[in-house]
Amino acid sequence: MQVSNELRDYFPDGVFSQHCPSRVLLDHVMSKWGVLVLLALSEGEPLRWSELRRRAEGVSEKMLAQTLRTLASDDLVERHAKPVVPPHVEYSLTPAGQELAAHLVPLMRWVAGHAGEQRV
Amino acid sequence: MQVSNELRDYFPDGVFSQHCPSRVLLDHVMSKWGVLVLLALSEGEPLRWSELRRRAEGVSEKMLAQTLRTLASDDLVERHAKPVVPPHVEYSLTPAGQELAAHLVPLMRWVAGHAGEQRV
DNA sequence: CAGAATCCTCTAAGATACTG
DNA sequence: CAGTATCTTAGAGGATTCTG
Repeated sequence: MQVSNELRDYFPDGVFSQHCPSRVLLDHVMSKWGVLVLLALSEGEPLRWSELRRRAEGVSEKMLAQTLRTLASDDLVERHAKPVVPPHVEYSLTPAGQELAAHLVPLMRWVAGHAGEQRV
Repeated sequence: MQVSNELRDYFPDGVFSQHCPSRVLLDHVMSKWGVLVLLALSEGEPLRWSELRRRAEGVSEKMLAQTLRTLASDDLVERHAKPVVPPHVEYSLTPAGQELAAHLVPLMRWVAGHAGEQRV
């Protein structure tokens, strides 16, 4: 394979080093609900809070709120609140989020394709 | 972007559904130490236990052991124990693990490249 | 509808010590 | 060297209630 050294080259400090800032972003992106939210939004159309709750099946309100806040502060997700009543809020990917999702989707497809094929 | 529907097509049951087996594999792969171990091994050469501990900086013995067991049972990582004393054990990626790593590396490179650019 | 606030539980994960 | 065993705790995460 020998894909790497590129990795080390790209990030001199080392993604492996304990206090590398990438660890934080990595944890956000790779978190259980973070992945699912990014994936759900990767389809292009903005989604509403309630739609996201249904898509990421099993997520609690608390975790969805937390996940969205985190991803928003990472500039991966954008929040658009229409000033109507009842409230109408939509979430979508930022350009950065779209870049990330472009990597996430094939990965997820691979994972989905291989899930259940081995003893878990 | 509109990358998806492919996702749904590929996995009819939906990767988003709560008890989809992909959730389990996803959690293993996306776990903090899982990613780092897979990444470390993606460089091609097998690594020894102690080398992995150094590479995945901050990992505890317990978590490394657990991570390796999990990844091995998912058929992503292989363990080769040479019957010598003192023990000499090497870990490497399986073919499946290499496929996965091929997706993980560009993702990680993106993450590394974007870490620290926004308020965290 | 889209959350915020609160409480509570459980387990992921770290620290430590021991061993084949 | 390459782990396992045990103990402990922070905090991730769930359930419920409340509100602009």
